[in-house]
Amino acid sequence: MYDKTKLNELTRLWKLKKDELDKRLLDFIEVWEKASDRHIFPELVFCLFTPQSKAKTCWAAVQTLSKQNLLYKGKKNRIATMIGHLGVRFKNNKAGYVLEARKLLDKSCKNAIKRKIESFKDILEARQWLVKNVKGLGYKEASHFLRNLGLGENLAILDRHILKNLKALNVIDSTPKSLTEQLYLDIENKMLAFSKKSKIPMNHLDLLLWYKEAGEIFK
DNA sequence: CAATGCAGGTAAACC
DNA sequence: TGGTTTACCTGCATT
Repeated sequence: MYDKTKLNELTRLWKLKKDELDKRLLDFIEVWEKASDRHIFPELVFCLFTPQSKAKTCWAAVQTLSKQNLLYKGKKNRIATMIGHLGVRFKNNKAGYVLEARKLLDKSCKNAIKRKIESFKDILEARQWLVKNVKGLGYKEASHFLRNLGLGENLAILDRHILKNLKALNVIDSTPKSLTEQLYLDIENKMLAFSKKSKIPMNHLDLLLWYKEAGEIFK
């Protein structure tokens, strides 16, 4: 089954960091509680930016766009140039995703994105909808987005670091080169089982494993 | 100094 | 049809 030594190690680290993780997760929940689409949209754009780019760079880019009033109004080329200059990779594709994502903001309906997310019977269906309807969001980033809204209790954010750690813990047999939808869901279920067994909640697990890799807790 | 690794992947093309 | 490969793209740290 699971690697016992590594599990003990992880549990020890968790107990050490538990309060800090809870604090961070409260920040996420606060976003959702207070959320209007004005708060949610920047989080969405952040998740559109992060693939293969540095999280901090991406958040700085979102804030810059916001300050310069480009988040909702900027033209594609302007956004691409800006985020590229700030160090976000695949600037042209990602600028395109921002323009596409704006269409989710329905001006005739207040908080259209929030309402949409709330309209599903569970979070998995909400994620499914995001993956199918938001260009640039796959399972990984859709989960990341929902977690950053405080809705990630039952979601796995399967990036290379998490996968590497799941392999080391023997939660999965091998680290896949790429994730199909089915494989993502399979591994997510294995991680859920591990979370239950280890008694470390899913949202804590993600932050904890990430902390282990990066040495700090960001988003 | 050149080469390599790394950054919280995804869409689209390919066979 | 579905699994696999490739384009997207670049600055900065490390070897």
